[in-house]
Amino acid sequence: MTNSEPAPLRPFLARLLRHSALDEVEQAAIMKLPGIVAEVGTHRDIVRLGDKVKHACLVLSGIVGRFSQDRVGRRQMAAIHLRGDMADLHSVVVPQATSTLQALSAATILHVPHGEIVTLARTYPAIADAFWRDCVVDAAIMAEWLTSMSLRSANSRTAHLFLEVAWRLGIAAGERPVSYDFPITQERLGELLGLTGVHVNRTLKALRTHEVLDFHHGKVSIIDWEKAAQLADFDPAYLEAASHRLPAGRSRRG
Amino acid sequence: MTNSEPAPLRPFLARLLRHSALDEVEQAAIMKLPGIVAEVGTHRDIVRLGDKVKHACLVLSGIVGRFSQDRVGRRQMAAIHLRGDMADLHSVVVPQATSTLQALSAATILHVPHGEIVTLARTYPAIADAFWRDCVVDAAIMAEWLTSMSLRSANSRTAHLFLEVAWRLGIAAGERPVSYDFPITQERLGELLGLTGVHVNRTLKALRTHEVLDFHHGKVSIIDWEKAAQLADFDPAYLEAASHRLPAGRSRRG
DNA sequence: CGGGGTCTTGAGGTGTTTCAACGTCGGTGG
DNA sequence: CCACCGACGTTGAAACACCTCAAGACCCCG
Repeated sequence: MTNSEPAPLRPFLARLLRHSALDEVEQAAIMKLPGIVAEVGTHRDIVRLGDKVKHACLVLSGIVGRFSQDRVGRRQMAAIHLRGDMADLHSVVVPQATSTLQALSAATILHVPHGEIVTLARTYPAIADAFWRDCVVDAAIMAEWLTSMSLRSANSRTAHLFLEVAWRLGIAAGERPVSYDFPITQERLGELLGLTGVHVNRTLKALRTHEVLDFHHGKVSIIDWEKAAQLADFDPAYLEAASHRLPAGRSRRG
Repeated sequence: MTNSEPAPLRPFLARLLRHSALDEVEQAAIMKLPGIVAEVGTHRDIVRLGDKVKHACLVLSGIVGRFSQDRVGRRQMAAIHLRGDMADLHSVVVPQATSTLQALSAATILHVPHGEIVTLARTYPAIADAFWRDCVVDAAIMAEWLTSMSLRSANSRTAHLFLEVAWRLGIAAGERPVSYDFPITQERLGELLGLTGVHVNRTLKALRTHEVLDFHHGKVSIIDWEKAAQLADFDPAYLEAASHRLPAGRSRRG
């Protein structure tokens, strides 16, 4: 079965186009990428640490996390992938997984063969650049997380995560109040934020009390974007630096 | 001036060859990369946040750090680059810097024009892959740092850093005691580790007392590699996953 | 011989963890 | 239809790792 959905690659192409200029031929080539669709249940591993994979995983729906684990079993997520993200595009050049990929909610995955991706990159240099750039953008996000971990408090860090996800989902700016589905437990939020489940709970309560944002029943509502952005010291520059259509001088939000 | 040193690109090529197979023609092409050599003093910025750069920075000597900063001025390093590392190879595809690059010690930098790098990548697909792979390896290191920040204690984290650097310098395994130059202040070590300078001091004292390792006058000595590796939960798999000459089934150290 | 940067040590404060108990909700079987 | 159960959420109290502030020692360089 190659592509049961109508146009599963559309969101992936959209993501690429956010940072890379591709002409119509190149876009058409991306849209023709074949793959196998798989439904993955919550908390199911998609790729395990050390696996040698032959496919990259495109997230069609749901939330996918990449994490590592220590001896005791405590986990820390290094990345989160949403609809349209190729969660392990990097596996094309490093097939042996250095971390585990897991579905944080029920998810739909399109497994795209490395061979097809390589062929595309070889044929169209602009696509090769786009893939490379995609990995670099993910790295920039991870660098921001690293900063977050050490420099921001639990409250600030939590707000920052929710703002980042809102931004990446494309539902930021302008229209308020912003809200979106984020079906994940507090325990797992803790693994994203480097906090215990218990403290995540206290943190969410504080953010709700101060009318910054609200997280309930797998739904995030950003009550006051300005207040949240200030608390989180959120500057989307790291998400937008690769934007090729960016109108030049733009950084701190107004 | 193009290349005053005898063979400044040799260590960079060596780094690429650790993870990518390149034939003689490709290797020769890398060695011919032109660039401008610059001496950079301690604590001098090489690239500033937001800069649009046209060159990538190859570290010929010294230590270079990539960091971000919050409003208060506290800093967190997201990466460290040693001799042979192209510190911002990613700038080829994302020229606008999302973090600052600074010399942590006196350093020598070779500025390589993006144009030359792109030409090479376009001409030799294997080189394009190698560059992409290089960025992915750096990302894997950053992911490990992220894990370190949240899962490991100050002692463990510090040991982990010194082991990683030893490994990356290629002076690991077998011969003990291992020692190498690492000319950096405790304050700046704190920015690498996400600790205050004061606590770095206490941490180093503890590690010295327990005869794990020693850091004095810009020199690291790993007194007991096994003990250090155990304390740090250090597994070099994340550094070796991309190794194309790896003898297959290898992960946890014995 | 003074001075600035770095290292060292102490005492007290704070954010987060740990442990533990209890509440709530949705599902499942009697 | 109610009793039960497990997963998840909520709250409290105490412990702990690390931070902050502060003072003094060391040491190289001018």
